[in-house]
Amino acid sequence: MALYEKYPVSISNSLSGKKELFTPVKAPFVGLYSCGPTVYNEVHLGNLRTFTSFDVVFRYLTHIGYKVRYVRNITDAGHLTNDAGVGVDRIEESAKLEQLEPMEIVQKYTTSFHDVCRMFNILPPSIEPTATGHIVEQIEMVKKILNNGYAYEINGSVYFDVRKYNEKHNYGELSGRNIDELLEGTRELDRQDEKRNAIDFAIWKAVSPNHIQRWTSPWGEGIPGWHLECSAMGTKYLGDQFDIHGGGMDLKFPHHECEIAQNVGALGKSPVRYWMHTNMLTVNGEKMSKSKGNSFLPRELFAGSHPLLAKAYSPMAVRFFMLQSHYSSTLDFSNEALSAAEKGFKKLSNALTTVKEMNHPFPILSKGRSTDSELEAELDRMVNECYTFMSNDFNTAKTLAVLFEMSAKINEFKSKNLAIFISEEAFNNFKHTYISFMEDVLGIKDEESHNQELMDGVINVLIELRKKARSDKNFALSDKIRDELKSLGVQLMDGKDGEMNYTIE
RNA sequence: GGUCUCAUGGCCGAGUGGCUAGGCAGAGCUCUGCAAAAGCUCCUACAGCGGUUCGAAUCCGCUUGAGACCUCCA
Repeated sequence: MALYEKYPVSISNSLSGKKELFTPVKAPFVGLYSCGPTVYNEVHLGNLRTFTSFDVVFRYLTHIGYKVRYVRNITDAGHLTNDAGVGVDRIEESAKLEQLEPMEIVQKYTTSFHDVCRMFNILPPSIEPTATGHIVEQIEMVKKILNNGYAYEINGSVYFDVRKYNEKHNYGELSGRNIDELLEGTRELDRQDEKRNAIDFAIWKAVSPNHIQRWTSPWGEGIPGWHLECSAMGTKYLGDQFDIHGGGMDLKFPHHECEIAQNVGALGKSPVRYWMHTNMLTVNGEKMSKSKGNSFLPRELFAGSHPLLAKAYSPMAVRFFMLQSHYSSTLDFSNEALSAAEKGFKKLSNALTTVKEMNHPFPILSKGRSTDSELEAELDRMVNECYTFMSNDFNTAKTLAVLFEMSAKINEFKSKNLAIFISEEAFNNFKHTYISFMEDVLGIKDEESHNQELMDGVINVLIELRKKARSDKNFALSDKIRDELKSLGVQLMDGKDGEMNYTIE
């Protein structure tokens, strides 16, 4: 029996507003799509929270036996800041600002995005398609929507006719909006617009002759509408209807709403069965966003070089910090919270190192001790909880709570010199669950330290000297060695048997 | 203005009607030459006011406060 059958997954579906049992269209295959970045500048920490959340979804579904195809796009083309056509193209704007070709901007920030993902241990998706690589597919989709009568062409642009669409379908089903209210609530009606209704959105947009990024289409030269790429690429790689589509809450409307309309308009089918939306990272209770000036970049975080940051934080501490809350809740950033997370992360990380070196204590068992069935049951309970909590809408917070319990057990086993009376199977199951949930599912890895071997060697020399000093009862010297290493960030720890370990901050 | 969320112990945070989540900080103890690490113990909260229920942090109503979306946004 596959793990996903033993621990069935449930997901909070934004479409229904309820938590639902997850049943893929075609198990064991799962199609997962999440909206990636627009590569016109660097991603900030808030963006990263969403990518981390879906990274864990991808990791967990894979871990329990699903064959997941994870598609996360790169938006590298025509992305106007609004649908009316009076906005600016972000990439074009950056290109002018930095005096680079649009594709240079795209390359630069795609590379930077990948670097950041690597640092945060965010796995590459199965497919990472770009908008510019799928212009043909997007044009085809526009044609279909036009043929089905849900769009109209005017001055070389094509707009989705929301009112027409809503006659037969339900525009607003995802975000809970009412089309009449949307029509009424539209602001700035005074501006002359070529759209029939203010809520219509561009699926193809004619551009002025001085616009650098442009493609030829049946309607003239232009760029695809910004909601269109996800529809086209999701359909291409995952099919007319796939399992999970995710993104930040702020994409729910209009982006995802429009995506549904486009798919239904073109193919007559709602594209996604389970919509997942991650909540925002906040700073002092307010959404982190560039326009508010309260956002910071990953590299500023690692360097501690931002007014909001009291010090530098490591990528894994930040990843752990994010996983301590549920993806659907807002998470408030603060230095206090992050410092606390740093320590918690270290605790789990230490236990991970410890358990990797631990092996089942056969000698004790072979002396005829019977197994401790109570302890075995407790370990088994923890193993089970890791799965049930993750299967319950990817509750990383509860899973971490169990991992802390497990780490306490690991330390206990160590301090008792492995004098635990459990079967080899029970121990290995426990050990492997801890390791795999830490590393494979939550993606928490040991921090890499540079020149590890050299450090090891140098510190070991000092450890030998200190051992000698201690055996000579020269505590003044032994303390001096320890204290001075400590001031450099190296903590020595004496074991019972005279052995010494160390950790580096 | 419309739509919708959220309010939990010193701090961060989980919680989907009944059984003290967890982390950080703090206090005490054990181990240790002294530390560190680790273990054990203590710290039992759910914005306010009503209601439903044998029982509510959890459901309903009102009040107060915070936020999100309605423009680009993860």
